[in-house]
Amino acid sequence: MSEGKRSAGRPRDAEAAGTIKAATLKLVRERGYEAVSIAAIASEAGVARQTLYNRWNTKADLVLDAVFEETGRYASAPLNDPTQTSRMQLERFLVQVFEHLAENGSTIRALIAAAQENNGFREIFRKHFVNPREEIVTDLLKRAQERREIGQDCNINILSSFVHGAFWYALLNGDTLDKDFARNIADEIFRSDRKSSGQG
Amino acid sequence: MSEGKRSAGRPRDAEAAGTIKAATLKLVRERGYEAVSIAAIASEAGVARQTLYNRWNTKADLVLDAVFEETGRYASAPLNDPTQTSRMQLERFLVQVFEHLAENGSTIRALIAAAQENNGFREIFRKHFVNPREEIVTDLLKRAQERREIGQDCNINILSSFVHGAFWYALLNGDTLDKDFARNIADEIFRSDRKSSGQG
DNA sequence: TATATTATTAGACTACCGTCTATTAATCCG
DNA sequence: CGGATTAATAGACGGTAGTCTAATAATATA
Repeated sequence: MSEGKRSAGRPRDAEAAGTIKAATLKLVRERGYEAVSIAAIASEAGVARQTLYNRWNTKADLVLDAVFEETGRYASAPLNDPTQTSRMQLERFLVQVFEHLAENGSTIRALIAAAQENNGFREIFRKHFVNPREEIVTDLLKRAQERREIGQDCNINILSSFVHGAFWYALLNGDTLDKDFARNIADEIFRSDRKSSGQG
Repeated sequence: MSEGKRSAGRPRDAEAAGTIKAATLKLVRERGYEAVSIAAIASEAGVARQTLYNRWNTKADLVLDAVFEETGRYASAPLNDPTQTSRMQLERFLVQVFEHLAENGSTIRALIAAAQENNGFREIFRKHFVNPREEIVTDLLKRAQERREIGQDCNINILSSFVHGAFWYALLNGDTLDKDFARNIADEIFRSDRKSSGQG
């Protein structure tokens, strides 16, 4: 269903999307989300503003597409390493996420803000950004449960929302997200006593 | 230092602040944060726009002041009830917060968004909204630790960020915040095994 | 009373978002 | 080739936030 027949009419400029995303990436990295206007991106890309709106609904949709195209890629591969304890896998995942955030944290904050102001974008953001990352942690916790590293009666979804919530909360409140924080989260999730109970 | 000497110049209209906050409260409740403009508030209050900006820096500051004047009041009193388990106190606190959120959740979400787009407001919001609420949970957990309801070696700050993070995360992602969620959070924080370890 | 000082008001101003329109360009199909 | 159709472009448009200015009003002080 991706290309199909190009029924009729002038076709879209095949290069425009790439050019626009490159311009977006460049400007957002240089100046930050808030300081970049749609007009500036269009100008940098050498297209009319409408060409942008033909492809993305809002600035937030465009930036999500341009800056986080690699969604889910950065964390999936190195994580499922059965030779490591789940606690260590979680800590390493969080360190990785926090390093990513040091570069893109302000953009992510802006997108979270945009998601609050725009219902359409909230769903897009959730589907393309939030859910994939949540799944990584949920899967990790499920494996941990299978390996008896946490109790069978633990509520995986709640623990997952503890993990994600903790760093959203820190991110949005301007706290520092460092290795200590990653270790403390992993410690508290995988307390030695957490694996002691029931068999589910 | 509150009134001091009114050195010179025309004094501020003593009633204006109240009138403006009342108008803000009314319109935000009726239409929601995004749909209310500063111009509409000024018009409703019967003052010029500048009179608003003489008192608050941004729409977010005004709304925080108007809608959440009672910050910290709604939850502090009934919470410290030593006849209840700490787990129960936490669950009741969360239920109370979630009920409050059912009414004001969308405004809070808008303010969290505004805090991402405005550094000045982020600090105000943190000081007047986030920190007082965080302290309630931190205090509750400290008392729980004194009463040996959780382990002496638990990291109170991390547990507190689990609790707050969990509902921020749910709130910002449009999840439902119900009694089950409150119970599940309290259950997972106060797992029976969490109190089993070290003496700090 | 006269002066300095501050508040209020109306309205101009810049900058932005997202929509819309009219014109021109590129393609398909008969 | 000649319509039909869709894209790209330039620019107008309405709505909003927050700043700024000029005129007027209210107060303290000399």
